[in-house]
Amino acid sequence: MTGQARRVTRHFRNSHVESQDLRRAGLKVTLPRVKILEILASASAHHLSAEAIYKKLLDSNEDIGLATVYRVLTQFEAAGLVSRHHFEGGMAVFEMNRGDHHDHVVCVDCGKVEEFTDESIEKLQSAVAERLGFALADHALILYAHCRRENCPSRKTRGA
Amino acid sequence: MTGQARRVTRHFRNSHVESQDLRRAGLKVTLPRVKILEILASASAHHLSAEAIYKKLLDSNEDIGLATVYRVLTQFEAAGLVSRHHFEGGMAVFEMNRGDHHDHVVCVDCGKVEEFTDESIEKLQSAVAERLGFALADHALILYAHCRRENCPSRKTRGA
DNA sequence: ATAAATGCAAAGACTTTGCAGCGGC
DNA sequence: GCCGCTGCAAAGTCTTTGCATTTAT
Repeated sequence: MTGQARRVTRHFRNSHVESQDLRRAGLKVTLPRVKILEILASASAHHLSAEAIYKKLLDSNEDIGLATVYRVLTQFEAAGLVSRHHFEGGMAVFEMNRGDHHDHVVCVDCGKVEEFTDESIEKLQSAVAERLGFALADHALILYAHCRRENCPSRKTRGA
Repeated sequence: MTGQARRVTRHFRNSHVESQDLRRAGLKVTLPRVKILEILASASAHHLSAEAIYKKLLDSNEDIGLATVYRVLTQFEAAGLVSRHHFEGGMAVFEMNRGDHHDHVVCVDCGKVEEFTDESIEKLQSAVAERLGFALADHALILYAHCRRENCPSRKTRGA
């Protein structure tokens, strides 16, 4: 409730960058949109569900409804700002579009997602599509695997 | 509407084979299960949604509920008889497990799905996983493309 | 000031579950 | 005849939509 305008400068700069993204997308610069964009841009986990974003907003004491989160994410997707993935499981997750293409490895034990790119695989995909008489438009490659790491044990059912 | 019991022999043989599949899976051989298995085994499109299977059952004048379709499909999945995919779009589709692994090309214009395999890609996937410190368990590769064919035009929004 | 964006709650799409009756073994 | 399976309908998730109010420009 206090601390209204501290560190105005930095806050302003961040907002400014994101505001431009929104303007470019033809979207009015509103608090919910800026906040959601910030969350997506700074999330440690690159992939967030609508619910997860909603919770983060609540944590920040933002009074933004879940419906708005979905609406905004859909708009962002249409604007090309974010991508929506379904992986296996029915629940959609969203991630910022940073221009760089990449595929995903999902740990079947802890659900952690990592990203990667492999030029050779990319090329082979185009080749396969050609061979089958298709013109490749896009693709989704998800590797399901066990990540053998300390910070990613099977005990943790769902890491945040 | 006519032609009730023609080619009994073949029909019998098919049923028999499928019954064994069910028994092996530890499932009682019931009409709904056999019917659903038949539909999955003989579908021209390899991938069917629960709804699609349900409609086919209705077409065959079988009085089987949608709930049962879902239940049976879930059991089949648990038994390893079928696989469930989500592709992009949230609606699950099911396909028979024929032992052979393959990946998918989905036409973004008409939704038609084709299958393929590519040894080189498979190998590269394992290599990538290794490199990242993962033990590859499974994967999903979906190519989204435009199929330039007469029988697959963009006009048909949803082919059955 | 005005048109667009939001919040709430209600509806929607897909899937699962509870319970009484039917059916395979 | 027994236990499991089915159908129906109701409940559950995740997501979208309608409408009055709020907000950015």
